[in-house]
Order: sequence, then structure tokens, then C-alpha cells
Amino acid sequence: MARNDTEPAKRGRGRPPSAEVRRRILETAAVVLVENGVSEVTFDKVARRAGVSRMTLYKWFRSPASLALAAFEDTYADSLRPESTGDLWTDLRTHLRGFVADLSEPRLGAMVAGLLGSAQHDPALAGEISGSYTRPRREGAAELLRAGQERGQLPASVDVEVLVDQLWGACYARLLLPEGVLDEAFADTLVANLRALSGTD
Amino acid sequence: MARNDTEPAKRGRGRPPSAEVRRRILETAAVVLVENGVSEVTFDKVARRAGVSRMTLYKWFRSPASLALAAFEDTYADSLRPESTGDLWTDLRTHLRGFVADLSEPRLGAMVAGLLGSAQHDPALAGEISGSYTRPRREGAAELLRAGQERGQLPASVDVEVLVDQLWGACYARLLLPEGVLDEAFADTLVANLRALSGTD
DNA sequence: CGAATTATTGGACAGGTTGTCCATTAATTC
DNA sequence: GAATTAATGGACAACCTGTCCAATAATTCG
Repeated sequence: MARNDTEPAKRGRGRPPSAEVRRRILETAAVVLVENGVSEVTFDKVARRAGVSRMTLYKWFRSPASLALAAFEDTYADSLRPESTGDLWTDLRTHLRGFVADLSEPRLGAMVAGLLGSAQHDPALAGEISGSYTRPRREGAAELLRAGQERGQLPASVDVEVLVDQLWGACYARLLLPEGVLDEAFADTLVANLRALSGTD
Repeated sequence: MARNDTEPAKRGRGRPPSAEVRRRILETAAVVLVENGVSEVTFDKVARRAGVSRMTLYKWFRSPASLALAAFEDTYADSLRPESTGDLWTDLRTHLRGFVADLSEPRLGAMVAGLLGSAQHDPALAGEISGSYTRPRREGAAELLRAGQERGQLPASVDVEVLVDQLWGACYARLLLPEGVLDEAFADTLVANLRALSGTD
């Protein structure tokens, strides 16, 4: 949570990068990001608003979208909450409820949707998102399911990797497809549907 | 399927819109769309390539993305295939297999992903996609499930609207999230997971 | 201290896209 | 022939990108 920008490492020779400058860039980018969306985060605008040379941005960030992602991570990195109670269905409900609560918070949801939207035209951005956002979250989700499977709460024949998409992926579909409604009831029903099928009421 | 541009309706007074011009615009936009992606479909480029005045594009299309969507619908509108065999699980497998086959066809998948990506920054485009693409497909999917539910192949307690997201939505998640693998095996496993849970092997 | 090294700045430039304006020409109906 | 609508071509300011360059600042090494 924005605690890794104070003193990164020993530099060799020349003038060290200014932590002050980097901080102002990320703060300004975060403001533009939350107020105007990813597509408005532009090198030109951020540089002018932050009172920083545009060249510095070109040196540190691959693209405006990449800067927006860095600002997002720096400011809104959330906790990944990996707690577990020992009961699969309880874990799923609390985890999915929190997840949906985050994504349906207008500002955060719009930022995630905007970043994923930009990634559709920007393979490099997709790679960055995969590394810092998608992959760790997907890992945690699969782990949760695997634990339940090992406790016998899920048939061994269930494909956990696919089930991740049938729970968390379904939430992203509601976030990204037009007309999608994303609320706590949706999270609950995702789990309820599985239980209804398995008859474990 | 590009059959609604020949003679739309009687015009009142002045010079009628040129079907020839409209055709060239949509064809050129479709070429740019499939070759370079949604983000490269620009009024300037399409107008120059089509040999048409840029002003004409501004008159007929709300935005470049809207033009890209029109070109997509005009050229690549697919069939919605609503056939049904009477068995839910068979219907689901064939339907989802075809759906995934379409989306994983590189050009078509990239176009859908690009359009949905652009819609994240363009609410008006999201509305257009909802009306012409998302809503009818979602309706068909829900209908398929409801029919199965009425035949007793799905518990009455299952929420069909949510289950749509757990099947088709999961495919969109794989399409739109980085690292997602979308193939026939995924389609089969989506259905297999539900059957594994319900124990109806 | 001085030299080498790296960061940052400010300015400049061409290229592309948008959005808008205007005058002109073309086609069609009344 | 007059009114009406479509289409054209050109122009303009505004913004963003990507790149180049010269000048200045901060830090380490010899």
C-alpha cells in the first residue's frame, strides 16, 4: 500500500531519481484516474498538473495506461483477504461478498473496468495487469476452492480452475458487459446456485 | 447480415443518402477493424481510405467506435443459433462449444474484446452494444436454461439469470481477462462442472 | 576537488485525430 | 424552377504522442 517508494535501493553513480517527483506523478495520476477515468490519464495532462517535465514520465512509464495502472496499484491496492473458516461455502460467500462490494464501489469498479478495457487494445498493459492483479487473485481463489475440495466439500471431478471463472469470472462478466448488475445478492446467488445443484442444502 | 442498407424508407424532399457511400464506409471500416483492431478505426482513416468526405462520417456515426460496431454488425453478425434437442446438457454443450469456437476465432474474438473494451470508456457505445449484441444473446441463453428447468433437468431453486453468467459470462471473463484460455475443452468443462456437482453422471 | 554519471528540465517539432465551421456542388421532390 | 437534403473539400484550433536536444542538478568515484 504505497510504502515501497521511500528508499528502493542503492544507486550506483549519478543523480538519484527524486522520490518527491515520483510521488507527485503518482498522486496526480491517481486523481485524474479516479475523477476522469483511465482514458483521461495522459502524459501531457499529468505532467502539467503535477508540475513535472513530460520527459520524466516518458522515462519511467511505458504508456499513459501503464502509468494509470501504477497509480491504481499505488493508491488502491487492496488486501486480497485470504482468511478461511474451514467451511467452503462460508468462505466462498464472505470472499465473494467482499469482492463484489469492492467492484461495485463506483470509483473502484470503474477503474478496474477501465484498466481491463484498455488492456483489450494494449497487450503490454494486459501483461502488467496479469502479473500484478489477475494472477495473484486467481491463485488465491483457486486455493480456496482446492482446500474445500480436499476437505471433501467439492467432488474431486470438479475442475477448480474452471470453477474460478464460474464464480469470480462471472462477477467480471457482470462488471464488463453492458447491463450487468453487480451486488451482494449476485454474490450470494452464485454460491446458492452451486449448492442448489449439489443438493447440499 | 448486411441486408438492411439497400432501400430503407421513402425520403421526403432533398437528395437521398447514397447507399453506395454508406456501403463503402462500412466495408472500409470492416477492413480496418479486422486488420488493425477497434482502436484503429478512426473517422480520418476510414474517410481517406474509402474516398469519402470526413464530414459524411460525422453525420452518420456518433463516434469512431460506433462506426466500428456498425461495421461489425454489418459484416460479422452471426446466427444466434437457437436450436434445441430437448436435453438440457446436450443443448448446453453444443451451444457453448459453438459460442467458444466463435470467440476463440482470433479475428472475431479480438473484435468482440476490442468493442467491449472500448465500451468501458464510452457509455453510449455500451448502450449500443447492449441493444444489438448483449441483450438478445443473453435472452437466448436464459431461454435455453429456463426450458431445461421446466423439463425438470435443473432444480427450481436455481437462479437462471445468474447461471447465465456462470456459463456464458465465464467465457467472457476468459476472453477479457489477461491469461484467459478459451477453447472447446473449457466449454465442455463448464457443463461438466455443473453435472459433477449435481451428481447426474 | 574534479570528473563521470544519471536525473530532470524546458523547449521544440512533426504527425495524427478530433470537432467544428463554411461555401460549394449534387440529387431529389414539390 | 424552388426548396430541401446529401455530400464534398478545405480550413482551423486543440490535444496527445513520440522524439530530439541542450542545459542544469545531484550524486558517486578517483
